[in-house]
Amino acid sequence: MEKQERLETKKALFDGLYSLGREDNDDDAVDEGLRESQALLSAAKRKRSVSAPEATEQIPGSGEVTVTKDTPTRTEPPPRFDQLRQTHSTSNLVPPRSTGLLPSSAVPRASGKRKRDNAIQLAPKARQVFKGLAFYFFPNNDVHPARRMRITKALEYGALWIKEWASGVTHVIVDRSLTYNHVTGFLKLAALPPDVIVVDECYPAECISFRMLLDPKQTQYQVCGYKEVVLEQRVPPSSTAPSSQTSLQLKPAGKDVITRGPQTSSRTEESGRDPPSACGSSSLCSNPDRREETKAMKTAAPVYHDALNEVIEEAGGFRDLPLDSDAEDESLEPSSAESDSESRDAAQECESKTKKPAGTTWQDNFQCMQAHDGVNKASNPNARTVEVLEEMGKYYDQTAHTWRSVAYRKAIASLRKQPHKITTQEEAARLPFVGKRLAAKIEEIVWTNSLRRLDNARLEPSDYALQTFLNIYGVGFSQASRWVSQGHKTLTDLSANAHLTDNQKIGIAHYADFLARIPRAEVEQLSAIVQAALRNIDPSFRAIIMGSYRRGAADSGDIDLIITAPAAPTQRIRATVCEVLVPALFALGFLKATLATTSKDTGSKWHGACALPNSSIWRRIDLLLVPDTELGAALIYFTGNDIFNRSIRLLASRKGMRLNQRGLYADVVRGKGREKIAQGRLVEGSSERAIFEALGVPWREPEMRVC
DNA sequence: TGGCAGCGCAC
DNA sequence: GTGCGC
DNA sequence: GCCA
Repeated sequence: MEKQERLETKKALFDGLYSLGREDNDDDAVDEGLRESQALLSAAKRKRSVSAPEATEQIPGSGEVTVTKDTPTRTEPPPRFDQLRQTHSTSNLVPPRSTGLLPSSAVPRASGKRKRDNAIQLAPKARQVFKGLAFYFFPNNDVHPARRMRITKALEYGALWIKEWASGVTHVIVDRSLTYNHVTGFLKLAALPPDVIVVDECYPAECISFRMLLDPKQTQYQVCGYKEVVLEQRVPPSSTAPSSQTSLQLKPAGKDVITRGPQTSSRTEESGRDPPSACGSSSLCSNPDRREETKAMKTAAPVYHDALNEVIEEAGGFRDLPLDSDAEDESLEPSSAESDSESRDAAQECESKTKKPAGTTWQDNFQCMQAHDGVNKASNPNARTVEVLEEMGKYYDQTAHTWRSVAYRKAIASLRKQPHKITTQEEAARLPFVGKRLAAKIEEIVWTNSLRRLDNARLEPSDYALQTFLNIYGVGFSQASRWVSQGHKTLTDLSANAHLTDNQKIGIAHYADFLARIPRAEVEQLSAIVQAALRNIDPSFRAIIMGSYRRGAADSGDIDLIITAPAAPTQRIRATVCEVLVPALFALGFLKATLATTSKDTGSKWHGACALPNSSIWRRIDLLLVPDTELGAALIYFTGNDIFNRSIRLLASRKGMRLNQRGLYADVVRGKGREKIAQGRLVEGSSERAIFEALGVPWREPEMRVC
């Protein structure tokens, strides 16, 4: 079944090569554009005291400091921002095109010692979707890392950041945790001018991702309380001084406003789409207290504190570690997070690291311990990020950076579980298995919708041959690179000139077949054939479909079948399978080739290829011979997924036990390193559930083992 | 800085 | 023993 | 790649 993952990997890379290359082929232009427009704006650091007032920043009116001073009142209409520009341009807005120094407060602060955002790098002109627009953020400061990022990106993509309320503002970007009323209340306005577009915090990122101005009216960008007020306000004309005189149609002048629809083009749409759950949808505002909602989720998310973990704590008696730190810290959210990104930056970095395990016990950090909702696929706010990271991981998988690839997969698993879209390094780095480097990549992906490095890597021509070869069954990195260095370039080339093992010959002959996915229905058909043959031979035998099929996948890379029979020793199962079943299936024409088969009396597998009666497509099929005493362990092993298995085995190992496809063993003696000295005694092998229990892992259905 | 699971088959 | 797949 |  792991085979499936590998094939998935191989396949995705294979056909990803071209489609993605095509899609992003303007990247060179981008690079140039970047170079051209290197208007580097240095950002001076603001001084702050540790107990800075912005700790109370989030609710304006209840302590907000930075922007209040000159808040215009209704009687005194605000100046137009272009006037401002002339008069005291340095104090109110941020002209991203300026090449000079900006006022210290004008540019998002550099976060600590990190070298990156010390400067704002303008995006290439073609991508400046916000050019000519004037953004007023709410709250209108860059204290919160996520908001700081939004502001920085908005500037990079052409927007002006209006620091103090003025009439030229085109867009008000409101934090998700706040409502329209907060804005009007803070600005002391009855309503915002009708030509000002009010959107929630997700809007800018999406526009950048899609490289166009999206329709701000879409529900996912609605700010709580906005729509209602506006409608209401249109009818009774009256008051609101500012709006009447500021009717500058500064609207998205001449820009296409596009409603994002499913009909648009390719993969970017499908995958890049933010499900409503990510930002909007709650904009119906049925819940007046969105703030609480957000807060609660924030608390829950990075901590991975779920019901399952509670159970483990109680059952396992590992309560010695109090849940202190995270409870405290997180409950102060978001204020604590906003309080001091500067002075405490260094400290925070360490802290966030040490904090990461987030209470509970050491074992809770194993992926196999963590809940998974099973229905995570498309409806994940981080779907696009995950997709890109997967590509990266796959790339590394083939480049001999095995462990890096593993690290990617762990991080991806982590990211998948987030209920919110992760948009900044800081947020990302807080997740388990996401370190600094991956965090930076995540941030880049979110804002650019891809990873430059990946695009570059793909275009390496020498890679193409390597990747082609790696997709051959029986060929790994070692052989593939040897062939590449010998100058081989194509499969034909190999067939003619390279020395190939038997399996590799089959792998080449059925290159495309083995890369193709097998629809779930076909997995069932293929299995049915085996099962029927088995019934003819011995009705007591069973064939259980394993792998991603058992996890509920819609398609699989290969077919894994456990062959078992009550009270039958491996010996007998092997005899039946190898001497009767397999020959019978060959005779049927169902089986096509043998790739690996048990030789000694210890063996327990048969690997080969098969095909449906009227199909020419060969499928990889594995028969796993399992006595019922080992069935539980085998079920776990062959159900996976990969990460789940690694994780649960590692957990066993840390508990002084050992889990393999045969069973769970205790009292394993290990020498230096983790060298195994004594086998240990069998704790459990026949029951899947019993093994979970023995390890203190809450039961999870196969579909829930997608880490 | 080393560990990251561990096994069986093909060569 | 190494490479490869699971 | 991340983590201890």
